[in-house]
Amino acid sequence: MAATDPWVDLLAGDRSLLDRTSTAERVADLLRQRIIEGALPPGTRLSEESAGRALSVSRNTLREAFRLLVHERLLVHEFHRGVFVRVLDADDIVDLYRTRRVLETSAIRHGPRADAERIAAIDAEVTIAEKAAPQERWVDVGTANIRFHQAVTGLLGSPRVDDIMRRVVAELRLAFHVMARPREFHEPYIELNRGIADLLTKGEFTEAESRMESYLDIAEAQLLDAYRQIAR
Amino acid sequence: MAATDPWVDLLAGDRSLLDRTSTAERVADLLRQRIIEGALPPGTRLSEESAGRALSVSRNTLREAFRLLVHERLLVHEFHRGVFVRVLDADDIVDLYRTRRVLETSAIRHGPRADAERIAAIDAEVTIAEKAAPQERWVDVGTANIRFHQAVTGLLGSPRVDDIMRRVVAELRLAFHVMARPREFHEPYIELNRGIADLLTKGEFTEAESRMESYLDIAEAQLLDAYRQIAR
DNA sequence: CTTGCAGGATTGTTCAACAACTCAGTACCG
DNA sequence: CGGTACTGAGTTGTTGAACAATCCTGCAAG
Repeated sequence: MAATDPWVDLLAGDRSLLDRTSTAERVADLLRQRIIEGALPPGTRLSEESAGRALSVSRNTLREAFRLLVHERLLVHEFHRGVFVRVLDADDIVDLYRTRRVLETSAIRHGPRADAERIAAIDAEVTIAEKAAPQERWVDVGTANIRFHQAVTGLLGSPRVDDIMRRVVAELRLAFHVMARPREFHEPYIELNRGIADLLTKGEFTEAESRMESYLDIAEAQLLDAYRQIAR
Repeated sequence: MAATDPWVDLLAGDRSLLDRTSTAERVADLLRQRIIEGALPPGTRLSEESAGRALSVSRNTLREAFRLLVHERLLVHEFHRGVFVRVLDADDIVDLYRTRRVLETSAIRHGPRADAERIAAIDAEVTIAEKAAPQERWVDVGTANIRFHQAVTGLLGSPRVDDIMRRVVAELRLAFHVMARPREFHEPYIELNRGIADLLTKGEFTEAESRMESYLDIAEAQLLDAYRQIAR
């Protein structure tokens, strides 16, 4: 038998599918989902006992899940007080956009060396948003918008950057919930995304980069504005 | 009493000092330390029972600590098999340097808007390395070198980027252990760092950026080379 | 040389207990 | 009335034990 039969690599790829995950991880996945979709709004206290009883898992298992989400900054852990869904302040927004600028402009700058299909993936997300908008499916528009930006950082082809971006985006979703009007928050960006996607397709990376910069400036300002409204 | 007495902010800064940390976190800190200093070499299996007995903590607490380090990629967790100190492969090295390029060149590009003291902090780390080298304190040289790069990304003034960089660096330390000769691995970079630091001080950010690019190319190549030696 | 099957060892998860701590309410005191 | 100290209930922090599920090793059979 040869050391490298063709089917070996094939099966190795399926490895992750069969990797069973621990209860703690599934609990964390579930909580993460609930948090980013807003079912557990920022500030919510998650008591070990009630959450454990609700999900039918032991306190120990739940605590493992909490640790995971605390590490992702979706929860905050206060010693002897419990865990709470994170409440972002204005400084967090500023820092998240700072981080996005680093990741997304670096990715565009790397564009010339990126695979063509990665650029196509960016375009595809804009198209999804463009189709969802006329049907007023603003949640889908928002999701496509986020995936657009993840596709941009995907240009780098770096698993670690993808992971970092995933977390940044999850954290930002905590802030998006303050936006009361989904249409006003999502619709204007479709056009901006279309512009950036077209520029990337045409290979005009420098212009795409400066467009992305202004995109981020605008989005950050709008979000901070909404924050100030609330704090008032 | 005014809402913003001067001492309030002062004490708020000391908050973290008095924040007691959980046993799990302290265990994680300790293990992290041992891992990055090489006392627990990559591939080592950490059994829950022996580790728990050695540290006098319960299995549950230990598992919480393991979760943290798995999340930081310093440990890998194989279901029903246990946790192991991560073994980096060549792809990991490539991706880590890809990530560093993103972070460090972005930081330098942001240099013109950075505080002067942050640039001074970069210079200071080079100076430390320059003093340690003649005394053959290669461990200290290596540490200063790493802190030099952290100071570079510190130009961005972003807590999240700092955090990301901390993890990237910790992960890279796993790879550094394959370098048998500390002198050959650390000494040549002092001069490169000095060059970059001087350029930053003089405000020549464009040149500093391209120097950083080549620094990273060289370091990556040297590390990959050492890896191939081992794999052979 | 491969396959199948114990047996032992380790991890996954739960449960119960107690210590340590927070918080709200209350009594006390000036 | 305002502030302080204290008490008790409730929650979290941590441990230890228990059992199920799984992996690994070694051996026997084909």
